[in-house]
Amino acid sequence: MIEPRTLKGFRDHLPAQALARERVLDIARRVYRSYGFAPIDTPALEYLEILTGKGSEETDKQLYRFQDHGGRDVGMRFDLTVPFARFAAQHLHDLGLPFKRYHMATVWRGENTQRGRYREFMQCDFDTIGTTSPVADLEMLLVVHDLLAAIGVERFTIRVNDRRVLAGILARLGLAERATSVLRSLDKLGKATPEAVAAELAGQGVAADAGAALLEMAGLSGPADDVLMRLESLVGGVEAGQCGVKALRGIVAGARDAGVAEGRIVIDPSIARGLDYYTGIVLESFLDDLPALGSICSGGRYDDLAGLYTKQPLPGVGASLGIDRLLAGLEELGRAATVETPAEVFLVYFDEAHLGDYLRIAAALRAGGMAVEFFPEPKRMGQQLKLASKRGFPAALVIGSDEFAAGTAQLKNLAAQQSQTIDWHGDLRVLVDAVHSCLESMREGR
RNA sequence: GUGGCUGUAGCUCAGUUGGUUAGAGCAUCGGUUUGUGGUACCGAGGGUCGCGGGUUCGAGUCCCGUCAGCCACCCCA
Repeated sequence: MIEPRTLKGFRDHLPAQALARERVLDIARRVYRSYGFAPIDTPALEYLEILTGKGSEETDKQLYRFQDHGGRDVGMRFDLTVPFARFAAQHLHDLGLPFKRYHMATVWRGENTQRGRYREFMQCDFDTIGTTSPVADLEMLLVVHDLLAAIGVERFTIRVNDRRVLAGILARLGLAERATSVLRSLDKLGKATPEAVAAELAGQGVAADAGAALLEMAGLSGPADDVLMRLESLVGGVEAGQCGVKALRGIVAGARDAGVAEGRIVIDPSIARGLDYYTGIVLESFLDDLPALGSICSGGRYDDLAGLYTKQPLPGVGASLGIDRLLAGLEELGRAATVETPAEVFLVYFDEAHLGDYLRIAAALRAGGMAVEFFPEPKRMGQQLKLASKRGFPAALVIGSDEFAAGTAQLKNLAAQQSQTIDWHGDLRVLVDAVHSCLESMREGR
C-alpha cells in the first residue's frame, strides 16, 4: 500500500472548500470584466532565464526549478507578474496599448509554510500597462474595493500610499541611498512596536532625529485629508514627494467621486511593499478582524514592467488578490460556506416504476436553469433526505406514486424543515415554474 | 532557509511514575417492520498510536532521525 499524502504546503480541496474558492473566482472574474480587463493565460513552466534575476534573490531561492526531459533548465512560475512581463514583451504587437488583462492561476514558491501561506496557491492578478494616467491608478483601487465588497467581506480596509512620498521624505532626511533597508524596517510597523523599529533604524546608522521623523511619518493616521496635509509638510520642498502627495489627493478625491464609502480607504504612510519595482501608488488590503493574516490584495504602480525583455517602456499598475489567503481567513472567521453541493434541487428517487418520469422532470428543471441532482438509487427516502440535508441542498423534490396519481409534488425547504405542495397536473412547465419561484423566495428568505 | 511548539480512530481529545487485548464524544454506516430528513434508542465498522530507527524483559508513554501542521524570523498572497 502506498500512503496517500500530499507535499508540504500543497493541499487538496474538498467540495466545501472548492465551492467557496470557485465562488470567489467567479466574483473576481466578474469584477475584472466589469472594468474591461481581458483574460489571458500563460504556461506554468517557463525557461529558467525568464524567471530568475527578476524579483529579488529571495524569489530565486524559492523557485521550483529542474531540467525537463529535453535537458532544458525550466522553472515554475512564482507569480503572475513576471510571466506577464514576458507575455507583454512577446505579444506587444498584437495587444495594443493601453492593455488591460486579468490572470487567475496557480503559482508555486518553495518557502516555509504557515497559516495562509502555502507552496502552491492561486493569484488573481489584474494590470493595466502602457499608460501612466492617474485614472489607471484610481481604477486599480476601485477594482480592489469592488472585489472585496462583492466577496462579502464586511470589514476590510485598503491602505494606500505612494512610493514617491516615501522617497521625498527619505531624500529630505538624506537617506535616499539607504531607501530599501529603511523601508523594509518601516514596513514592520504593523507587527513590531515603534520602539523596536526605531532601534532597528538606529542599528542601520540612521540618526535619531531622522528616525523619529520617519516614525512620525509612518505613524500618521486619521482622516485622509489630515494625513495628506501632514505629509505635505513632512515632504517639504522635495519635488517627488510633492508629486506623491498630489497623486494621493487625486486618488482620495476620485474614490469619493466613484462612491467609495469613507473609511474603507486609508492613507497609510507606512505601507512600502517589499518589492522594489513599485514606483508610485502602492496599496495593501486587510481583513479588519484578522489583520495578522497579512495583506490579501496588494498592488501598485511600476515604471517598467518588461525592461528585461523589451526596449519598449511599459509602465503599468495592477494588483493581485491572494485567494487562498483570503479563504484561509474567511474559514478562520467562520465565514466560509459549508455547502457541499453546487446543485439547488435534490430529486428523491422514490418509485422505481417512475424512473422515466424522474428523468423527464430532472431534464425539464435543468432546461429551466436549475441544477438538479437525481439520487441514483431508490433507497429509503429518509436516507436520501438526510444526505440532501447534510450536503446543503436548499430544496428537495419528493414525487412518489401518490403524487404522480394526484398530479402533485412535494417541495421541501430543507433548511427550514418546511414542505409545500405543488399542483402541476402532469404539466412539466407548471412544475418547473413553481419550483423556480419557490427557490427564488427561499433565496430571498435567507 | 533558521529557530521553537505540536502529531493517539474522519474530527476533538483521554490514556496513570514505560507493563497484558489503546478508550470516549462527535462523525460515518446499518437498524428501530417496508412512503419523509437535523431529535431519541439499538448495533456495527474504523487506530501499523504520523513514519523509521534506538534504549528496555517490555514504549502511545524515554532518545534520535524524518515527514507534516502551527508560530517567530525572512519574505510575501
